[in-house]
Amino acid sequence: MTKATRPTASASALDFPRPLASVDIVAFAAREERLWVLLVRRGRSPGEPFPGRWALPGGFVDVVRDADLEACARRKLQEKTGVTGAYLEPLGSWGSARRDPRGWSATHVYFALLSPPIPGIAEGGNAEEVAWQAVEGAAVRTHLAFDHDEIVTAALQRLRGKTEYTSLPAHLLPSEFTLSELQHVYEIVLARPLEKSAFRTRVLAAKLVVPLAKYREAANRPAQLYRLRERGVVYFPRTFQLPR
Amino acid sequence: MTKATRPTASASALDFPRPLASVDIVAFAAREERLWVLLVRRGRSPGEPFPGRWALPGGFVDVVRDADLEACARRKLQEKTGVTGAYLEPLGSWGSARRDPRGWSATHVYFALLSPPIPGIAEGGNAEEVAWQAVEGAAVRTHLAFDHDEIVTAALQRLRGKTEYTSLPAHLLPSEFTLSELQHVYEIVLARPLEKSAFRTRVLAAKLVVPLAKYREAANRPAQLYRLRERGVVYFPRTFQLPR
DNA sequence: ACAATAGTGTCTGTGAGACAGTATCCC
DNA sequence: GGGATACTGTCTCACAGACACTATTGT
Repeated sequence: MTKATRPTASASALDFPRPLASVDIVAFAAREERLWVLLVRRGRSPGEPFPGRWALPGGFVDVVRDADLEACARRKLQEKTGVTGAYLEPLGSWGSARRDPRGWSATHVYFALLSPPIPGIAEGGNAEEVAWQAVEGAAVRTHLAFDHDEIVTAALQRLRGKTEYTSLPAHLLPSEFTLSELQHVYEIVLARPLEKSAFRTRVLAAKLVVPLAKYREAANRPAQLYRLRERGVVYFPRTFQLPR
Repeated sequence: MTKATRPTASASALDFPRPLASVDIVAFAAREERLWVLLVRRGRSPGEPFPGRWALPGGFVDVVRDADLEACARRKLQEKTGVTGAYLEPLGSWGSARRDPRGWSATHVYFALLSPPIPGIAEGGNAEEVAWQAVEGAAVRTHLAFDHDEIVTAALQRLRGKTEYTSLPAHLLPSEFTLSELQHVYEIVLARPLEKSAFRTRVLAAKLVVPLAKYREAANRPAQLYRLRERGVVYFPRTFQLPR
């Protein structure tokens, strides 16, 4: 951010209308062979736009409580789900004069991946309705409030895009997982089967994971458990190699 | 954006402090074997933070004049450079209580690629100083105002990252160019040489460009002229192919 | 032994890197 | 012909896809 556009930069140069500033979150979870998005039903109080409609969790930036945008996103997510340690990454911002009937508004959207245990659909006694909705194709079945349909589509596109060449979907799993489980979430996100041998080679070659001294026991051969080697996201090698 | 956090959603639920909202632009150009970033020197009027320091071009959102964030970015860019048709893409947002001494502020940052002819360094008669500064490594030599150093670094990372697998840098060229010229801007952006044969195969295989019925004439064999096939950005093929 | 899933080996095809060779212009 | 740059051909190597094979558990 920079200087005022006003020609006279007086001491009260900041005295002009400001857009509404909010943060919204597209939170994903993988369960039962599907991808789910967290939604919140909007209140019906007078003055509320889109009453009773489903929308992304989020809300206005609180200049007192929120130190920065990410803190604001974490606070909103915690208020809706109780989740605290989720993987969070900025997705982008949507701002225009018309997206909110209450006035010029800009929202900073974050992208969250939740790992099991995933907070249940029927949340506690508070009046607010929170629900997971299954992803179908490039969106969610319900038509959402504001421009949230468009935002969900963008988030899905980002998630699927990065799934092709990063370790992103690993954050949909608990911290310890087998390679089969990892492959499985990749398949859920991409909605297509992957080849086992190629997947394993790739993941191990990229040093995405480190083996633990543990195995997942079942009624078959035990599977090696792994955890992510890096906290964040690891990229698979790409093109344009350095000439030797 | 969604509902107010206030428990009582009265008719004046919007009556609480809002952060400052601005748009900044990281505008790149390629010239003389180098990448350049557009900078603006900050004013010295009382109340202005970082007086006399270099910063990214940008400014507050004008809720009357700007229809949306991108329109705001285009307006700012046009005011500083006169350029109108640049390639523009959202980079991200930076917002916190401390990044601007004037208060809680959030900026929406856009990423611009300018093609020749590039507006000169010594711009018209207005008092504002505008300059192109060469990229060195992962940043610019000058220490910028606000958190703009960090933003420039993020923009460079994005530009270089996408250069590895998209047609992005083509927007640093005029609409008609030869493959050698295209390779050259890739090399400027990545700051490393690329192999000619591999580059050409890749670009042509991805159907990134279409040949024109024209040639660039010089004191040697004329070179085929091309233009981009798509208006936006084309992706080179990546990994995890569909099983047949 | 059998079911079930974990994990490996091998073949093949694709495409990038390397590099030399050929093509076509101006002078 | 010489200089310069455009463009192509060929070899090699890395790696993903395909698919079958082996490994190791519980029942």
